[in-house]
Amino acid sequence: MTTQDRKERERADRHGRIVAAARELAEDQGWDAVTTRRLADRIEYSQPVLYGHFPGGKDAIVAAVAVEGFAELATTLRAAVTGAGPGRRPAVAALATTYLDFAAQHPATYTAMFDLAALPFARDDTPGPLLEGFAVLRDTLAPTTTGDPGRYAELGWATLHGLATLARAGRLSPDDDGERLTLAVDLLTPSDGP
Amino acid sequence: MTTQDRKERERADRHGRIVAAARELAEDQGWDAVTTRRLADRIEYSQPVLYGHFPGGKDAIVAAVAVEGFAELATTLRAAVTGAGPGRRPAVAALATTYLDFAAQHPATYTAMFDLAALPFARDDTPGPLLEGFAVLRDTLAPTTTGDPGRYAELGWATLHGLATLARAGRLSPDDDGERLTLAVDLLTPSDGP
DNA sequence: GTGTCGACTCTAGCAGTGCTAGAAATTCAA
DNA sequence: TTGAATTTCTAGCACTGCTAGAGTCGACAC
Repeated sequence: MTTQDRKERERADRHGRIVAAARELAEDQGWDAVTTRRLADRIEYSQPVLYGHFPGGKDAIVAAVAVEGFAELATTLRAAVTGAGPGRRPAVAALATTYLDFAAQHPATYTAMFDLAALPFARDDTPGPLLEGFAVLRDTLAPTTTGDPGRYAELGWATLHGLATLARAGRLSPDDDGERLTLAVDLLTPSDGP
Repeated sequence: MTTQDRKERERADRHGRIVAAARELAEDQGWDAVTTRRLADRIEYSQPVLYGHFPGGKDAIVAAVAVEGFAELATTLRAAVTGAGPGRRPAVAALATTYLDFAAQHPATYTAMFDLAALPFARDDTPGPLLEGFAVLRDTLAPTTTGDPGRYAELGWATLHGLATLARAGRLSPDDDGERLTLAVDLLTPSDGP
């Protein structure tokens, strides 16, 4: 146990607290309310300390929130699909339900993941949680008997993403969620359909 | 022809030039580059003049760009569907192609329409172009033999919106556009499918 | 042509924002 | 304890959206 160890531990702790503060503040009051000064106040340091942890500035903090969101989403999706009943349709239904629930329960995090953070995608430097999340989508959505699994996963993802974002913006009729989800699952599992 | 007439004409002209300047600047350099000072420079007035036209400030300017975008989208979609071959599938294919083309050709306008502007939706004060656009979606996407047309339109819309936004963010594989679109149309027209 | 008044535009300034430089404070090892 | 290294802070910059009130302009009456 050296002084250096403690310092690194404290530094990592503070790093995590910045990300957590950003995420909480965004979920509570929206991303417009997340300013470097408010974050600094929340962790009880002065504002320039943030840049020691995130040299990219505020954008880097938002990206960290997004990566954290992707990690949680991947874990949650994997658990849901694993716990679904046998066969493809229950897995797709569980995936869709869980995805939309995640977006609805964490609107600001979802916004960071898809609208605010400039994260590399499908590249060598793509963060692991993004790869993991897409892998769950591909494994679950791709039919075993037809075409390109990646393409199928992309289309399924687009459908879920579209549903999540339009619902968040209040642009879908609110009383129809269950039936619309059922219809979506029907369309995404045509060989198992009604 | 009175002095008042000319003034109203000039005022309307300036109103339109503000919206056009915002839209051009956003498409050229992104919405972060659209500031009230830059807009004012572009129309050759001082900055507070903007507030005489748009008392809501910058947000109201963005909303005006969005409403303009919805009007164009509705017109373009209606023309595409009207010009499609007979039957549902060609109409859905034309709709999908046109929708995604619009989003790809006008990324900043599309962002204003769906991410930035707080426009009322499905309410008495919903601007006409939004209603018109959704009507084209519903008329085209709703099958004539099954369930709730509104629900079907919403799901189709979500699919297209998801494809548009994920493509814009570079999150779909770029070489697969045509085949992914074909797959999307297949899924949205199951009774006409391949 | 001159003067007045109302409408319109402008300058100036405010609070707030992200970020940086260098001073000040703290920590740590000898 | 001292001095050096590290860390945190204060102060300030350019920029942003917005507002108040001064300044300018145009229209109209005389």
